Amino acid sequence: MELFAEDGFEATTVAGIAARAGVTERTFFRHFADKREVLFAGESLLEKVFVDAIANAPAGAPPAGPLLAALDAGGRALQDERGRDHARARNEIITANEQLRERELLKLAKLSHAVTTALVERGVADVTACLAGELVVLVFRTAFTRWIAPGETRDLVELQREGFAAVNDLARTGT
Amino acid sequence: MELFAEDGFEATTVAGIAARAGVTERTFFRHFADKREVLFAGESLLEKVFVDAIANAPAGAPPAGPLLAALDAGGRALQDERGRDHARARNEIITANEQLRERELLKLAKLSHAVTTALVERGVADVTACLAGELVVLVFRTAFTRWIAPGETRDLVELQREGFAAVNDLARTGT
DNA sequence: TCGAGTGATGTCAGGCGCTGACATCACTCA
DNA sequence: TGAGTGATGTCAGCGCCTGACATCACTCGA
Repeated sequence: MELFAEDGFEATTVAGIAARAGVTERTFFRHFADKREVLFAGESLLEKVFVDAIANAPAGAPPAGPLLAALDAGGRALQDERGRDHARARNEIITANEQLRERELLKLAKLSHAVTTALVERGVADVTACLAGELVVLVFRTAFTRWIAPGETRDLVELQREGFAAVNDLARTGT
Repeated sequence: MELFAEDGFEATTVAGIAARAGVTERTFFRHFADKREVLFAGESLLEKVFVDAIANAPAGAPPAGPLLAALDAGGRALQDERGRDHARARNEIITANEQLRERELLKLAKLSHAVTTALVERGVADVTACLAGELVVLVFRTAFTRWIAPGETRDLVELQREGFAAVNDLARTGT
């Protein structure tokens, strides 16, 4: 991330990253599938947090219960893992490069799909689960954007709950 | 597309594509930014159709008017341009390869963004325009998937209208 | 204690994607 | 007719990524 921030993503070579890390270029590719994955390495862990939260949510709760549980768990994990400043720096790198934005979209789509699958395994109907998967990621993404906005001090989890409630209101009024 | 269908996307080289087309590899890269773009070349035209339809939609109509106009125009363009069988073949290639799925997500995100911008230029509020942009692409994507399903014979435009109506109902009942 | 097995790393060669720089050629138009 | 323009070819080269093999540290059971 130091190198990306200095020279930009495209201008920094894998050889450069490997040298900075004190390993060989070949070793780099044994840890990361490709150059972009360096910035998305933790993503599968986040996915696991979402999925586990859904699987472990109490059974009798309202249908939105697992969704909120997943968002809370995921938001907290993201917040505790590296903190807001790290997220800001990472985000700046990603938004500055189209290849990275592309990869981020793929990761979010996978997250959505994972949530959907986890819901289906709880017995939620396919269509509902699919919509809920999209919804969870939408709320997550929106809250994340607000969370890393300059000057923002509120909790990510708090912002997620607010976003989720706003979507609920929207759907209820039905405009 | 012949080569991709035969050997898969990764196994076919740009040199091979260029040779089949009777040009040099260098010439290929003057027409397409990268190897994946061969399959997404018409995408910017489709985007233009959506945007133009929104810009030219009648002024006094209900707020959903421009959205339906964009979907109708886009759906019709896609349908007339190459036809359903071509769409099916193309889709099969794309879904079989992660790099291509990734690129498709980027193109859809750009389409959504273009729709949002077009709506903002008509005076629609930012948040509303953003949601509408996501909505249009959601309906488009869903209808497209149904359109190319095996055995499906209905019009793409028809499927889009049905999907749009379904979303409207969902929002109205507010479950 | 030793030797086999295992996993992480280094080394090397090489294919493929992609680009810059320059040359060529057909075509247009004053 | 000759200058300008745009598309293509040619060539060299960088950077990404992979397969194959060697090395080394570490573990664990005989």
